[in-house]
Amino acid sequence: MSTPPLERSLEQRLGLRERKKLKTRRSIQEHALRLFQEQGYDATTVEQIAEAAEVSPSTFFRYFPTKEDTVLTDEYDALIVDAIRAQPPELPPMEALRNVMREMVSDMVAADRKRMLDRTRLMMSVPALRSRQWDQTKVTQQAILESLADRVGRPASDFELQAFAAAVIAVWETAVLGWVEADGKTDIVELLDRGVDFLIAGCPL
Amino acid sequence: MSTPPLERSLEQRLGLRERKKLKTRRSIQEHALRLFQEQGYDATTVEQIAEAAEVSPSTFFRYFPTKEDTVLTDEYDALIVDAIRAQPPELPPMEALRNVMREMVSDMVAADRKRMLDRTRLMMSVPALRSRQWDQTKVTQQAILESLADRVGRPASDFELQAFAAAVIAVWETAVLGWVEADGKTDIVELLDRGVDFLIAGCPL
DNA sequence: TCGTTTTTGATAGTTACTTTCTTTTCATGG
DNA sequence: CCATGAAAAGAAAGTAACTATCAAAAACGA
Repeated sequence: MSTPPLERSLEQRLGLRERKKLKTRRSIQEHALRLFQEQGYDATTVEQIAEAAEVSPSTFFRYFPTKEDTVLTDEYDALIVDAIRAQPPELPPMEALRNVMREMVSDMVAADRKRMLDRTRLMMSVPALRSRQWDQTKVTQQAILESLADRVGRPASDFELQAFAAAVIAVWETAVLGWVEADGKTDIVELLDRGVDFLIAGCPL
Repeated sequence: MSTPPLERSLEQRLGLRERKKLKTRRSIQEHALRLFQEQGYDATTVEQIAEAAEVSPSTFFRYFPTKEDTVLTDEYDALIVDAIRAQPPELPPMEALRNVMREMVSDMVAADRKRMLDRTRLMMSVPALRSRQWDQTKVTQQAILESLADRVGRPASDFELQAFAAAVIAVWETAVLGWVEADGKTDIVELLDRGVDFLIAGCPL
């Protein structure tokens, strides 16, 4: 009799089909980002990306609905929601959010520092990407708003709650922007902290 | 001898060419907005707009670089900068901004209430427009940042100053959104005031 | 290995924009 | 009032991002 292995790597258990899909997706994305760096976003056509990744243009659009989506990401929203839920309930909302943002940003920078810098710079310099990134940030803001509504027991339609979420996102954006403009040499966690403190203090200038 | 008129209307003194250009521009924009309302933004082609306005597609693109630009506007930034300059210097920055936002929003709503509601709704419901609108808002934020830097004598690179501008814009957006979602039935100036008060109070929840 | 399902590729649109060139329309000095 | 130069409009052809459809190929399950 054969003993099934207790644990197999995620990739293995996925089956050939799924593994190939992941590989194709990664390949397209990597080639896209490389080409964008080398020759610029606008100068790079989807056809070139497809050719570099050795797939047909049709396949490219199966994996990424638009060229922009090879650069953008929305994988963090779910993590943020979880992280907010995981904060001790007695913590005031602003402190809970401070912790969450610290966690997220530390993890992201630790995992992917250079890649994140490059990507953010690209997103900020290409108008089409920048615009869509702002829109994506609003999705994050909405996720935070809803988590917070749960937490404090107010409806998501509450104006002050909405202003809170908007202000926190504003500080987050400002910190990330500052970090990128300093080429990643500033401490982004410290910037975040200063931003939160600034809000708590009533935005004194 | 003939006495030249002391004052002529702006349109008249402009000359036939300029007058026609203004008229063409307005016509294109009006037909575009009407068609968007009637059949939706995506379902309306530039060709249709051009035909409705009785110009060639080439001419359409001479007046509006993109289809999106028929909906978007950037005419307010300069007004905001002026309004900030016009505020008494002894006023704290947040109060100066409060006044400016009040003025702007009252004027805009007074002049164009229904049109503004319709346009904002359109911008928020069409992803491509929404994204570009956020980007435009960032331009406004930058204008505010620079005016404020002047006013308080700090560099525009100052992090707290940036956070201030971002937070004020966040409140502005939140108020406008709330106003539109309530179909213009809420008092937008009151929303703005509540937002500013909320910031001053340190975002208490 | 065979039938089924999933993934891929090829092809032919559509539409937003660009470029270039020609034609029309306005302005102006004589 | 007209001839001449300049500005605006139109016409035509091209590019590139998508979309829809359908046939071929690869993986899966038995």
